Amino acid sequence: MPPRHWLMKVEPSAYTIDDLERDGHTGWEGVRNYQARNLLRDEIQVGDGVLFYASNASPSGVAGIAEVVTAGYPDPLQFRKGDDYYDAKATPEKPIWYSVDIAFVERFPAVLPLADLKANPKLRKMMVVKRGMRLSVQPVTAAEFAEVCRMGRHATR
DNA sequence: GCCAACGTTGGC
DNA sequence: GCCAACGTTGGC
Repeated sequence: MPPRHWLMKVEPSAYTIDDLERDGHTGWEGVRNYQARNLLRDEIQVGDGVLFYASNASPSGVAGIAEVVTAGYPDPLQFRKGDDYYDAKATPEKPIWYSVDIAFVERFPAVLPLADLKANPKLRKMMVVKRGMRLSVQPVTAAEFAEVCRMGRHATR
């Protein structure tokens, strides 16, 4: 399977591309949506490209690039009693939620705003530009990934 | 802060 | 299994 491409959302209050640049890599934890879980568990592979998307931001948009460095594994937070992401129904034998690890690749000179993605006809089919699209892990085509990288490298504040 | 869109919960 | 109520997401 050739590397695929994904867009992953996170709010800047939780984690930023600067945090990822500092940390080098991080566990993508706390995803609590079944559709996104299925992608993390079943589809996402080492070497896949990631568009790092800042949501609920000003502006919201793609902040940089990351790369998947582990396949899906059980999200440790589901077992951590008291944690916001604790899930009493999950057990180590039957985990419910999954994570992957991602590594920093590149930080765009500025956030590439969602509005710019929407304005690019080549990106008309991207999930993230569609109204009401809340999925926090989304598949992205190779062509879309390349186009967003190209735009992001020219992003200016 | 508003509110539309969506996902989940729970009564029946 | 339906679906209304509720909670969350997330752009603006």
